[in-house]
Amino acid sequence: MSESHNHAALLDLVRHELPKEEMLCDLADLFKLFGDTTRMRILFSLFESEMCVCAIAELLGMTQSAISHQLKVLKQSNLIDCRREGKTIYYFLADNHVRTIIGQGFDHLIEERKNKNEENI
Amino acid sequence: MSESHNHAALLDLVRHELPKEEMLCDLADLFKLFGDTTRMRILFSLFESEMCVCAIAELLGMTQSAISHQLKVLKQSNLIDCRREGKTIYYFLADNHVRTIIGQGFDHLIEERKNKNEENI
DNA sequence: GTATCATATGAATATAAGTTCATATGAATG
DNA sequence: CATTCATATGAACTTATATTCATATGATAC
Repeated sequence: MSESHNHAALLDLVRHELPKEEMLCDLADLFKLFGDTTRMRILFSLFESEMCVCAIAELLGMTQSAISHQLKVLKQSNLIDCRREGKTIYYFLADNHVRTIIGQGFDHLIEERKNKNEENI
Repeated sequence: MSESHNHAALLDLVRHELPKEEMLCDLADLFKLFGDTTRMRILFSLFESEMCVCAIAELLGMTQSAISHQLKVLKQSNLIDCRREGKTIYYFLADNHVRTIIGQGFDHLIEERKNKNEENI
């Protein structure tokens, strides 16, 4: 790293533009939520309709406990919310931002695949 | 789960709308990339300018090795690319989609904070 | 109150993932 | 061609995280 003094100016510049550590952690934590297939499948399910825990578990072929744990994570992050109806608890998307974010990821993959196909021609 | 038969219709409906397993994994893998503060900080750095490995390492106060490992992950996922100039290797964003996706996450956090502040009034 | 059903939760376990350390590669330079 | 500098890489270690299992909670119905 003997050249380190050479990029001092650039480093100062970039350092200034980096978001605060707290913001970076929050951002990473947000994306981490989408970085798991179980949570992703739960969210996609809730795109269609609110659902109770056991319905989600059955749909995804997983135990009620596993689903409950993940629902808790998603709820604590305010991506989903729930309402009670007797013994049953229905979960639903808290807002539409989730759709937008996942949609962007989706678009990226589609575009990437398009590019790869073109390369292979 | 004795009630399982009751949501059969809903389950069939939602099952139809769920993306294929492969797409779900790719999506989760994509978001996983953004779910780590080191990678997030690398990407934010590259938003400003292409950079060599040692500059990034110095900027983030991390070892060259740690940065190299993460750059490899990001490159394998086609989020970034690199070019060689003598001994130095410069990394840069592969496309602007990354900016868009992270931007969406950013917006979500901003909005969430706005909502929380309003609640506390 | 007791039984039952839906869900939540804590602890244990298993697996994934990030960093470090030592070392390898690969280009430039004398 | 030996040395130096920038980067890459494999293995070991460490920490985070997802699932399971057993059990708790909380609501309903009898």
